[in-house]
Amino acid sequence: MTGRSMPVPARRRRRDGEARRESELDAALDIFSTTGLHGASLDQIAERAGLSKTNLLYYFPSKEALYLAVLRRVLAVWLDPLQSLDAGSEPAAAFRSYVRAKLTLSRDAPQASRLFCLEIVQGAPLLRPELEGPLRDLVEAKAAIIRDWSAAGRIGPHDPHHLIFSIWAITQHYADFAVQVEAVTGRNLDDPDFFERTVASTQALILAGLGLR
Amino acid sequence: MTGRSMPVPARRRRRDGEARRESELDAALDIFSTTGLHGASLDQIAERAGLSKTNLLYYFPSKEALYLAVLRRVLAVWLDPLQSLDAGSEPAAAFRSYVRAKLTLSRDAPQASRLFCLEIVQGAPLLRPELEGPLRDLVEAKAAIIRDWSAAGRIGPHDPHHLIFSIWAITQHYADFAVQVEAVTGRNLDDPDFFERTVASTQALILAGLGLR
DNA sequence: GTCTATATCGGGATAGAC
DNA sequence: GTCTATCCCGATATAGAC
Repeated sequence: MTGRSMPVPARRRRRDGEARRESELDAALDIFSTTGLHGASLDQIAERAGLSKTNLLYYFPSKEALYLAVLRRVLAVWLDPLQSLDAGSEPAAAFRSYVRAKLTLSRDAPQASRLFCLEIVQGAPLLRPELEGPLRDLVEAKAAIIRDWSAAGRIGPHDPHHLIFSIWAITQHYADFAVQVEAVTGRNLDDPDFFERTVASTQALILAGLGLR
Repeated sequence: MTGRSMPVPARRRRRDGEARRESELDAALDIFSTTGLHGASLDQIAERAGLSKTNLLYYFPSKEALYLAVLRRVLAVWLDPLQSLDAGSEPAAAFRSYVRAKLTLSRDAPQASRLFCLEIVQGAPLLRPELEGPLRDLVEAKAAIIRDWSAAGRIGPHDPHHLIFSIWAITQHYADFAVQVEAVTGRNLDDPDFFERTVASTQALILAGLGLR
């Protein structure tokens, strides 16, 4: 028992623990998003994270718990941009920046988008409560703002739900269906020129649909 | 060895065989589309198809072969509506009917849409050749038509690829993300009223984007 | 063609030493 | 906290009787 075997200060330990946990979640996101929950093995994830399977199960009680932890982290990031649709904004500018923010996420965090997509397509067995609670509430709040803009004549009439779905669908398509986009166009969002064209094209479509410009 | 044990006429046998195969593929589509390739078990599929697992493996050499057979059948149906974008049509009418056809498919064959989505999101390990071949060619042909319409001033300027992607993304969203749509709106495409509103909303968005009406 | 039985294997999870 | 060894179950696939 020497001084060197004594525990390090608590704050340092916690910071290390959080960094470790983050890197494990990153590895799990990598694997889960390309093979799904059932297609992925703990061995793969552990290898990518640089530890043993047993060790991974020391930090997470089960495979499903790990999956769920990844999923929750994804959802938080994924909904964030919608916050920027603010009642005080100019509608055209607000939609333009929302479209850009979502496409930026599709470019920079495509795996998060894909994992979310996989979960929803399979019926959201684990995420359904989050959809019917927080997500629904957030969408309703933003739909109210859009409805107000419409009532005030600042944008043309358009069902807020369908409008939001359309923006989600288009922007996430470039992450979720990236291989198809690449098969057809030979390009993806990592190409700066293609990215800017995609942003401009989507903004134009949405704004035209709202009767703006 | 009585006459009754003799083989039935070949045509009858083949028709029965095709019906049996179809019902097996239907069952497989059901299961694969809700759990993915790895999440599905042959037992589940066999049970839904009304035969034993052993028997199923008598007709299909392996699980993956069954999966691939389902996938190919899906792709054919899925691309079909795009054929209707014909150079001889009136652009506005052509897009309107294409949007309706795609949303009808999302309503009537949501599982096909979801299976296709699952495969693409995971990188299309089995379907990539089809994407880079037939699908790419079909899209290019239709993009040329759209480009001609644009050059002739019959529709506003819009990148054909992005336009097609947007239509795909929006229309398939209502099948692939149905649980999310339901969580937010409490409705789905099986509701006739909701279906018609979705069609109208999507048509309006696309046509506005093209500068039509 | 359909059944029962079984070989075989991958992978999630646990035990226990260190 | 990390390792080795192992248990155990579900699932694909095959063998062989009928």
